[in-house]
Amino acid sequence: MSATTQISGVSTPELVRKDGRSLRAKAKREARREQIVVAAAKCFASQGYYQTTVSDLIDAAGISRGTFYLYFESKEALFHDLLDDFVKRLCDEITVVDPSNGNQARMEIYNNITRAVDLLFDNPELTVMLLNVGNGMGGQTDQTLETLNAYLYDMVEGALDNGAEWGLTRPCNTKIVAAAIVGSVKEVLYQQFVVTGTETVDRHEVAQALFDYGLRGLLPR
Amino acid sequence: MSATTQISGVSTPELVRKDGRSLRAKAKREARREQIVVAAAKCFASQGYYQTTVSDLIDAAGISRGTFYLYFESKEALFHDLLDDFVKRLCDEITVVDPSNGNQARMEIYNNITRAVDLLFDNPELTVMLLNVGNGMGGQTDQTLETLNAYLYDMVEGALDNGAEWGLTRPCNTKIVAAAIVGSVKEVLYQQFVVTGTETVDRHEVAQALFDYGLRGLLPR
Amino acid sequence: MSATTQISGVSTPELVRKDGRSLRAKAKREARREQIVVAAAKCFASQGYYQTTVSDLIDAAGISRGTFYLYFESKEALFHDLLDDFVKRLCDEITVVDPSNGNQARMEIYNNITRAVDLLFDNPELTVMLLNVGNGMGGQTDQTLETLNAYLYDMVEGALDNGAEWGLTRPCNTKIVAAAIVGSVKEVLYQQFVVTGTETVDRHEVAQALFDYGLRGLLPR
Amino acid sequence: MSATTQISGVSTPELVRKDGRSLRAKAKREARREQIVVAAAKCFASQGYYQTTVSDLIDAAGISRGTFYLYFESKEALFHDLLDDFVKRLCDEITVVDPSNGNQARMEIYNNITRAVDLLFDNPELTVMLLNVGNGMGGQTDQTLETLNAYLYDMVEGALDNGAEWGLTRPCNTKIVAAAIVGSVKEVLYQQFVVTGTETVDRHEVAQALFDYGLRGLLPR
DNA sequence: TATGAATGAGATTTCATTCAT
DNA sequence: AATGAATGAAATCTCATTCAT
Repeated sequence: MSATTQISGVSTPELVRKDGRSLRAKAKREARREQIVVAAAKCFASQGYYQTTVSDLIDAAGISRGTFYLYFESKEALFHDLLDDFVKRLCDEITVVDPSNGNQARMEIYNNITRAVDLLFDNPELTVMLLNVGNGMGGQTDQTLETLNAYLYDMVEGALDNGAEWGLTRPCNTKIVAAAIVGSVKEVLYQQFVVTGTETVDRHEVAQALFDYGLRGLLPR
Repeated sequence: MSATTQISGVSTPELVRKDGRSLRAKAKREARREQIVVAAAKCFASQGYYQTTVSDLIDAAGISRGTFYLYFESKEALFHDLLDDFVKRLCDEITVVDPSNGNQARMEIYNNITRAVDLLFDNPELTVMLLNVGNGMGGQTDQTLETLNAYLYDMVEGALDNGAEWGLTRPCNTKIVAAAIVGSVKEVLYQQFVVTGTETVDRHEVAQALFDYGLRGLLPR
Repeated sequence: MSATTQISGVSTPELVRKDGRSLRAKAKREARREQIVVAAAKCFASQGYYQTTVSDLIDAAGISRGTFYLYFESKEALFHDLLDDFVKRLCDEITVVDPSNGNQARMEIYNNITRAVDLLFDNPELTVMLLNVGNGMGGQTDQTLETLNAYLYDMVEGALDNGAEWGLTRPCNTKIVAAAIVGSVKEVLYQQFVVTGTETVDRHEVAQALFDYGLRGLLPR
Repeated sequence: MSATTQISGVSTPELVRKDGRSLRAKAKREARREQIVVAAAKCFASQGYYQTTVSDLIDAAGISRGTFYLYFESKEALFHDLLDDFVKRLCDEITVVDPSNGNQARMEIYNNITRAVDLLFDNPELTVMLLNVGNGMGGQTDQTLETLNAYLYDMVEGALDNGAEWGLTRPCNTKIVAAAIVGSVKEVLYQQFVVTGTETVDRHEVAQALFDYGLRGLLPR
């Protein structure tokens, strides 16, 4: 079995075998975890956290009760893992915008929106989960959401402040307008994913509309 | 009990007594109901639907378990009642805008926003409840929210269509922009009520900022 | 209803009624609790703590699962309550012995043994429970047992010290002999209750034998 | 088993090799078993039977789950093996006392106590296990304990009967006094091992104190 | 022989709802 | 109308044992 991996004459078959084994085991374990995680995202997205029981999760993943607890400490821990990971990935897509050059800044904002929208459209279940989590989940989940919110608001408020300073945007109540911007994005995505159903509208159109509305408002010309 | 204290002889004493009784009983019943409803709103707002137990509700209302079920069919029914009533009142504050006159239309939109914001600021617990309800509550609650959403979107989409037709607003993807508008409002209010805490910002400032951002976007001048 | 209890003209019917009700309710609640406690003692005595499930307890008490948790926080809490109460009653039966008068001291020791043996014979299930609890139950139970042990050893060691000082007993390694005395009592009772079965031997004979063996050992005359 | 394969004195090298292998294998297997058994004794002694999980056992022994069941049929079987073996060794140390010569009898009793105390002090974990097993373990374990108890009581009761007959001890209720003696020993050891911690008191002092108390009781002179 | 992932029966606990008083 | 004890279905979690590799 491990003979094929042996190249030099002097070898430590056991170690090689062990390594091979543990590598394969690790991959298998990761695959199993992914299987659970994917099934769980579907459940949480369609039924919400509280209405999803561990029975639902194990049925969806096709595993036994015991196996579930082999991979996750609790239903809540799984939920948090799912959310935390996704929030991190989302934050990674959104970068600080340099306001010194107006056109470039606009482009960077547009790219931020596009990248975020892409990630969300690529992970509809996680997106729905994220949009549906309310406050009061308790524990670490509240903190994760707080992290995301803080990150988003920091970004947007920073951009607004800089934009006003450089004359790219009009001065405004930064807090409120930041909320308005974040809210636009959330609700538009929510409509797309939860109400209308995934991918009925082109994602580029969504990104463009958000960009336009935020920048130009509703006024003609 | 105190019926024996009624002395005057207009109408047969029994009927009067009964009427008086049932009237007072009705008022008492209504007061009791209100007592429960007010306490429940606080609970639901602070803990969410699922984490609020019937024990929480009766403790907060200062009534017994049995009494609770004398006034409401179930925990869910109470929640739905609360929400349904509030949604109806909210819808009542938002009226169709006549687009034939630009300035008047703008004023009517502003008034719509102001009246809605007033109602929400006057009922912070209900507002939080409303903003926190996710989908998948099942039963009539989903329908109530659907009703509210449909109403809001009808209003906003109608206004956008009309506005574009009369040249008051630029043409745009109505569905998406409607969602953006609704989302702005929701998130701004959410920040006010859930995150920041009630009434740290003047409600007029909120209404004005929403109005400005929606209409003029972020562009200078 | 409460009219029959009204004697004087000025009365507070509601309060009287409430008092009567709550008194009856309290009694009923206490009866229920006792019902559970008695059944539980039987279960724990015959099967031990770990092999007794909550299902066993509610079957034995003839109550529903929910009712059980209405009266006790957990299986462990019930066990602890049972033990703690019994240990307190047992400690109450054993009093300090005055060594100044030899004959009186002997009588007091005998009375201590008799009272303790009486309590134990009157509560065979609790006695078996007590004799069977091992260490490592965790939490408060360990502490309760520690309390009992400390109390017993204090009593016995004190008596030994005083006895030696007043010439009533021979000097000895107090710690070890105290353990020997406590152990005699425990094992004799264990044989009576667990192995032989309750009440095959007269309780007075047990008390007398313990007294004699402890005092005179095995030597003739 | 291997007897059937051995035919002539001079044997085929392969068979010899096989023998060597199986011998080494047997030794290895025995070593493995010992490794598990030693670790298990520590676990059971410190946490008790029910609170020791198979996970604890394999962690302590440094083996895998599967391997555990290669050596023992079940957790209970391991526990029983451990106890049964120890009980047999303990019984072997305690021999019948010849009462015909008073001084010699006393010496033999003292030697019995000393040998038993030695074995127990040399195996503190097993001693603690033994002292902590309650009844109701079910299956063979109850029987093992019953065997030990029967053996001990037979010995002690026999000695008491003989002692009384030959005038070495006073007549007494044999059953009860036997229990008192056994209990003294148990509790003194329990205090040494479980409460105080191993070996704080010299084992000879323990043996001597037990001997003295049993024989002479507490009376002075 | 050795491994450790997988299993599932069963234990504990919760909580919305009912019902006798 | 009001009460709150009682209910039991259903949820979460544990852990001894099996089995494919």
